Amino acid sequence: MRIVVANCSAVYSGRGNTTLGTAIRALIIKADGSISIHNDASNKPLNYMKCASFTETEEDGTTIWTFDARQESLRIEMNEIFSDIDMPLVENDEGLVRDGTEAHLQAWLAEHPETLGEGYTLVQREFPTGNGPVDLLVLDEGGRPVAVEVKRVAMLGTAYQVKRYVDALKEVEGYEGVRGIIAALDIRPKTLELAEKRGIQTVVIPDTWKD
Amino acid sequence: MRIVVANCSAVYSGRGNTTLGTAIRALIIKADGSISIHNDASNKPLNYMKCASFTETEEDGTTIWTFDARQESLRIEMNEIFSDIDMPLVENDEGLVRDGTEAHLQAWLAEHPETLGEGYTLVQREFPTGNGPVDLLVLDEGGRPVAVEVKRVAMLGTAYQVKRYVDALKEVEGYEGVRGIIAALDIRPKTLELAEKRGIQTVVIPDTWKD
DNA sequence: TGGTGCATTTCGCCC
DNA sequence: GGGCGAAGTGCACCA
Repeated sequence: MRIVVANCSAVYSGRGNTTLGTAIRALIIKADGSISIHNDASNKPLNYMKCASFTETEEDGTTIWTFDARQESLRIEMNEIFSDIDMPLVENDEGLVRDGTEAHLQAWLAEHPETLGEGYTLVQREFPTGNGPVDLLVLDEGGRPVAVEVKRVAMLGTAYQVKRYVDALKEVEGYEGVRGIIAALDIRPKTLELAEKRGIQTVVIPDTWKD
Repeated sequence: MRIVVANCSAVYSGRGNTTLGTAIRALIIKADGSISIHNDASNKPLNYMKCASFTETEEDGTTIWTFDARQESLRIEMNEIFSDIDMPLVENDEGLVRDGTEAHLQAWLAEHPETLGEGYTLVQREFPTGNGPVDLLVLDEGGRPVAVEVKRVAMLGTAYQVKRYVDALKEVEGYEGVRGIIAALDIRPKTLELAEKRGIQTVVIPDTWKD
């Protein structure tokens, strides 16, 4: 990993187009060719590119660093370099392990369908509806089918999504009476409103779900 | 900006939960308190947090760095530090200037409504529909209203979005005959299919639009 | 401050 | 490899 602190300006052209005025910034160049330009705030780089081929040229006495990739390029005017260190990181990194994702929530609800209502039982995860798969298909206490969309945070789009699934399932023989449920850790107020108006039930999963 | 290269492991708990095994990584700590943990690949950090309050403690002879924020914390076991540099970046950064964004596309189409169809004229940008504002409201060659959703890349959700706007507008007096158009640099095949099926017109904006 | 939608989104999974 | 949806999404804008 090479870290360069320099006074520079930059122009990116590719998926979008951006320009960066002259200032002192840190450039981080990684072993896989990734380049990112950082200022002294926020975790996100100002500019970035990956798997670039690097060339250094000279124009009117100014050093130009050019990073190229398929359909993308980043051109940096290096006005003055204050620091340039190169530090190899031994690559034995197992990588990040995530927990508490939507997939975990879905798996947990599949194991605990009674969270959705007493007597509820699981039929299938990722049940095809004809309008995309719904997270869970369950049966309520009376054996009626219910389509369940699981979210960490449910917003307006979630309610429309459930409606699409329910509408598609109603066309299938034996599913005419299907209902929809949104199950989420956080359901936004406007989404609660809309869901109620559309006859979609909502279930807030307690933060203690994994205990 | 402080850059530390160290053999470390980390546990994050907050919006989600993640763990990071032991490896040599670069920690970047910025002036605003942002901390990010990087390996030698990809522009994205393995772990990150912002506006953290920092504390250093000792446990069983191991140095522990803890970054806390409201409802979030990142705990890093610092096994061995190989490098630790602190380099102030003078903050005179004007920031990133974007071009070719969706907002630019929308503005350009507002100036060139004939791109959507001969004789088309602009009524208003960000026209309220009762179901959120639609990017453009235009009139076609016959003076009939058309709701236009502008995207860089249009996917399935875009078609449903247009449908919601059109449905809402149809309820408004004088807009009963409103149609919908998706105008985008890239419209995905499945989205083209769905749009056609729902009677939504599609317009691919040429890459040369800004010329 | 919360709601809403874009992003050079990036990333991962499934077909 | 393309399509599609989630993300510890971040971020800006608006009410």
